Amino acid sequence: MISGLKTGLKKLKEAGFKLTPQRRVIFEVLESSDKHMSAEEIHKRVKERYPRAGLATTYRTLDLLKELGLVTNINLGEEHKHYELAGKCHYHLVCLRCGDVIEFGSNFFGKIEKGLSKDHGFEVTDQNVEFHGYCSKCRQKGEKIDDLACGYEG
Amino acid sequence: MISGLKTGLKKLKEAGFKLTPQRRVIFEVLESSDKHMSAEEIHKRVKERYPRAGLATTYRTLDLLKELGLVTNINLGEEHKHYELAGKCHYHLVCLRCGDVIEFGSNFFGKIEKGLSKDHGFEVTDQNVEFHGYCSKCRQKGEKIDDLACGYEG
DNA sequence: ATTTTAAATGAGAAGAATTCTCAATTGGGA
DNA sequence: TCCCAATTGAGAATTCTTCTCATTTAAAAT
Repeated sequence: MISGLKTGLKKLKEAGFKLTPQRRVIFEVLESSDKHMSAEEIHKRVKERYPRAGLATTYRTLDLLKELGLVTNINLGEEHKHYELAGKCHYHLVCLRCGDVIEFGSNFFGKIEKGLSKDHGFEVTDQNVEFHGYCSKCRQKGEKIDDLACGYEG
Repeated sequence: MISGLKTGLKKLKEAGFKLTPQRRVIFEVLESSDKHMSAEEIHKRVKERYPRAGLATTYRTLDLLKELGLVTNINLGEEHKHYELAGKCHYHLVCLRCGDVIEFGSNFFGKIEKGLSKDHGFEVTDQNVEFHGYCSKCRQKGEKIDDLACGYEG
């Protein structure tokens, strides 16, 4: 994980931003959940801890945290933007039929990341990997699983 | 690429949907562009070829094509949903500061895909891989590029 | 070719999500 | 403690997406 509470807030401050209670709480909410949440969901939880928090602040803070690389947002399936702490390195299987999202871990990507740094001068802070397709429940019998989209050989 | 015009429309038809001019045109528009577009951009181009097309139809068709696995949507950076033909196997570097998206190719993923089929019974039709971080222009001097988020070894 | 019928469409209203505005508040340096 | 730019809350405004429903149409049946 890229940042615990202390590390994250420290980074905020180092970048010249104020440490407001709202920002603390939003960060805490993100930390306390192990799954991605919509802005609305995050705001709901923020208000439980800090009732006078405004929705706009949640949006503003999420944007700010995203720009600082502390938070990442993904957009799986039909739903709206979801946010989570950056650096969690989740990989998602998104079913196009039922919308189910299966998470899985992988350690294939470190090598690629380092290559990116070299080839493009790009500093990776987070990654979002989605495989779209059909889950076992939704797959129709007779569909060949070998019939994959990309011709890559790996 | 998963589907040329013929293949794609054939799949639509096989699934029991009608082959309307609108759907043809939307498919053509997606085919004729090599980059992902917002629904609004797609609709604009559709109307150039078929002026009385309605926006709702564009949305409906994009959803339909997505469910059929013919179109994929991604959400890079701040902007709204973008669509493109599925199976293009693009990989994106998204700069959190300037929003630039650098595309790159890779052939590391075929192996993973096949593993997914085996382990999860998941049939992959398309993939979206994003690495978030800072591009070479936006990286500040002194930032260590080795300080990557994930501890994976590859 | 004509008929038939459910699917698809266009137009604009409706609904959601996100951003903006601005007066009031506040964190944190001086 | 004082000060001031940064931040906030509230709700308006904007933008994106979906819905409604009367009309049109693809394509199967005749």
